[in-house]
Amino acid sequence: MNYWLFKSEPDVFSFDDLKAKGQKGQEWDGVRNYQARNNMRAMQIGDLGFFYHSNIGLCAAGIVEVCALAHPDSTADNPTWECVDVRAVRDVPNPPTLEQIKANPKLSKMVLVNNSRLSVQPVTPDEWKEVCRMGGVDPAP
DNA sequence: GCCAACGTTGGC
DNA sequence: GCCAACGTTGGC
Repeated sequence: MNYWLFKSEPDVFSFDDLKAKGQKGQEWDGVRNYQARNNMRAMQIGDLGFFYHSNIGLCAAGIVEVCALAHPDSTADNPTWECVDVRAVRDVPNPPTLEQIKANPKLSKMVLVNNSRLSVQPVTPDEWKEVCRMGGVDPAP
């Protein structure tokens, strides 16, 4: 089981939008960055991730689960671009903000803090537990 | 809206 | 294979 963080601008596609997709979830399309794609290729069914709202909100707004392995991105004209499907599994009662995450010494190594431009990021188990604790959500939904 | 950081492109 | 130019992302 691995942990991840998915970034999205909520005025384009928010955690509520993903919830509206239900159990079937949604293809995480539009990624055109090799590092982000490689992270998605490494994902397994049942892996968990934070749904992070970038630009507006700047917080870990929800918990998602990988529900389909990497496959060609239906919005890409080049099959080199792949993506997984994710579905919403849990709300985060008190979504930790970027400010709070930056202020937490336990999270100083987080990719979100050190490479903010990567749109699909790995999260370590310790970071996962800590952000869940801050958000008031069960780390093992 | 600005700008820093980063990734990609293309000329040499 | 280097590096300058350019485009994009994302926090502020």
